[in-house]
Amino acid sequence: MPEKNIAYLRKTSAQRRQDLIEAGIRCLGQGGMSAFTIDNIRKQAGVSRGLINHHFKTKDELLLKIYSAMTAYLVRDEYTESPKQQIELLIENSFDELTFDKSNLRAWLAIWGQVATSPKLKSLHQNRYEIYKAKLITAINEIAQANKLNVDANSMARRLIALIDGLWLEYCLHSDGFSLQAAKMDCFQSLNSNLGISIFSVEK
Amino acid sequence: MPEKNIAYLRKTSAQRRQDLIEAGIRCLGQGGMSAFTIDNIRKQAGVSRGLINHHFKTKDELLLKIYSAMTAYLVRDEYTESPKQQIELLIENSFDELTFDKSNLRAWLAIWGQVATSPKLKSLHQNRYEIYKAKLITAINEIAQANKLNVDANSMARRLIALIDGLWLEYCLHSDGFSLQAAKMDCFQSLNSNLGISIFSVEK
DNA sequence: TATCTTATTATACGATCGTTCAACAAGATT
DNA sequence: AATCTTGTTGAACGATCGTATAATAAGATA
Repeated sequence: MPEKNIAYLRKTSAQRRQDLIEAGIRCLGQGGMSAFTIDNIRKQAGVSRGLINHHFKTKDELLLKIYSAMTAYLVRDEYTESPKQQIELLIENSFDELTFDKSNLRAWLAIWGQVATSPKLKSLHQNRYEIYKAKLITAINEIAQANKLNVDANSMARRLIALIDGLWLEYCLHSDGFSLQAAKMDCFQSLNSNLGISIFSVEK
Repeated sequence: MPEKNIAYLRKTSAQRRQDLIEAGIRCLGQGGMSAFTIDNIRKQAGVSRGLINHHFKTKDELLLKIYSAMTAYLVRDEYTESPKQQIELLIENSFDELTFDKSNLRAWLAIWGQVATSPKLKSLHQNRYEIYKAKLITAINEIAQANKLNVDANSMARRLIALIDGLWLEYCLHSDGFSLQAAKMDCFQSLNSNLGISIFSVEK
């Protein structure tokens, strides 16, 4: 029974949920999954202990919403004319300043660790991954067809995704001698050599 | 004060430490860092609660020893004649059956998450990574020199490591349509195209 | 103004966390 | 045999975990 209460800022449910999601991402970025604690998140968000369970039934539900928000940002759709531009945009998004950021990548890493463990998160991840990969395969096939090339689009997509995630991981874990621009060029160069033609420009 | 004790199996310190390290890896592989619990590990190893802290001052120390064991296995040295064979061996090791195994990769993923967080683990990781990368750069340079090629060995090493780790990650998180052999070929093919010559055989 | 909904707080609870410690047993040394 | 070292146990401790809940305040509705 609180004897006296100080006036508090009241937000709409949607706003507060957004706050908590962002606070959660910040926690994951700072200390990984072991810092993803009700108490940590509530401090980051500047709210009381019980509020998190009021807006999210359970901590796992918050984590799911966090993952949704992160993937949604990564594959945010924009208008594109050609398959080539679609792929370029996908790579640009993967290495923009907000994404290719140590704290953000640590958050991704922490979540991947949970994906490998939690069934609910895993199925959500599978779903997002398949959409992401399918989009890539379609674009690759269109490029191949237009240039009369015979390529294994599925393998190419797998390689590109692996390269992107691997570069993320490497930057996240040591980041020395690493430029955002170089990482992008690595991807384009890999695509070019897999296609057999220099369709993506690799300017320095 | 235990009223009555049953006879127990007594091992040498070295043997028991090895047991605990393996039990810890199994825990990490099953449930990630959140399953890396004194109670879980002790059950996996079939020993009592207090024994872990007897052999390892703290849980973090055990984790460091686990990481050491894992990296030692990965870059276990064997006799090699040529730089080409060194690289081939490194890739073979990265994708042998014990390494390219879901449970093992989950353990790696869990540890990477901690590397990004814990300073002690991070410095150990940096150290191992630099040795690993330097060895790769040397081999690449030797190959380039022998074939009179002009390549950026540092970037090539970064790309190869990223590709390996990315393939690990992808296999760990979804593993469908993924063959161990295909992953290796991805690496060799990437090396060939980066070098500009088909020195590594990419047989199907 | 009275009523109703709900965002928010603070506390409490049971479970589990990592670590400490006294007791004890196994095996080697004397 | 007696002593000593050390591998091993099980209980206990304080801290922290996620969640539930009663009280309250804010704002909308009547």
